[in-house]
Amino acid sequence: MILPLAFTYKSEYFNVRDTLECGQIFRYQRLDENIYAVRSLDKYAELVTEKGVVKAYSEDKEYFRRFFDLETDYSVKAERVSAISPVMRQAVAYGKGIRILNQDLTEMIFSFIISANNNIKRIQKIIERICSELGEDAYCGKAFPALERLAACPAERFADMGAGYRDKYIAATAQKLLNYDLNALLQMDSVSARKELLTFLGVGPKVADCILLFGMHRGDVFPVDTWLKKVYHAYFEQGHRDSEISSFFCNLFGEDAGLCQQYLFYFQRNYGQKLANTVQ
DNA sequence: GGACAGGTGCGGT
DNA sequence: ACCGCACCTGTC
Repeated sequence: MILPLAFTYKSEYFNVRDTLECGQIFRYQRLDENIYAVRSLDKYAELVTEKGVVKAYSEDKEYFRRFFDLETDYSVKAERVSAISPVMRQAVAYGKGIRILNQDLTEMIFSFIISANNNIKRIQKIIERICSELGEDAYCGKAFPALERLAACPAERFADMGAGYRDKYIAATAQKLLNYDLNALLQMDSVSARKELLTFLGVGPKVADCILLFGMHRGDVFPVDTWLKKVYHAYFEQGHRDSEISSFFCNLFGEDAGLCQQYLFYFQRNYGQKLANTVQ
């Protein structure tokens, strides 16, 4: 079966690699230098970048148009953010093609519970196993499992799938969500929704912010992990405790906070490393 | 072998 | 409210 062309889009503000590798999504593969495969729920897309244009192939055109946030003009945001400070200009220049994805809320809740105290490679492996063992058949693989399937699965099996001590968090949160109104959560402002998310087992401040940003498309939050702590201490005004860094950046960046976090994360994780290595 | 990376829960104050 | 430790797995 051949996938139909879903859309084309100029690659200047849609760099597939930047967008997929900046830490917001785990279910993607690089098939070739310029070809990526992406999964979300039971949906599948392949993206090819050639001559300054991204071509997306998928059966789910409308889903992926929204998924990749095509209605938003990132040139405007990138310009606005660049003007804030020299560091921001450099970070935006480095990851100019980053876009914030519109991902599924339930998939994000479990993905980021798994992400806690964990590295990207292992997170991908765990999520892959959960999909392959509990997910329904989907195009070219398996879907992310329905909540009911996750809730019916004993905690120990998540440990067998590589989740380690997070097995209990996954199981407990799946139970909780069985009788939970996620639509009500979507109606709340970010501060209230964050408080609510913090009551889920396995969801702390960082994971809550990731769920808000990637699963609820709330731009006014700023997830702080070890990379962003490094960024804060290296480039920004000092004097805040670690627990205050997120609100410091939220105040600084306002509605662009989440996007700024992605630019800075990607910049620090890649370019920051290279800088450190070449200086020696 | 042993250190380290990576956020959260929990028990202590 | 804040602090320090345990937690699981992979990698160097």
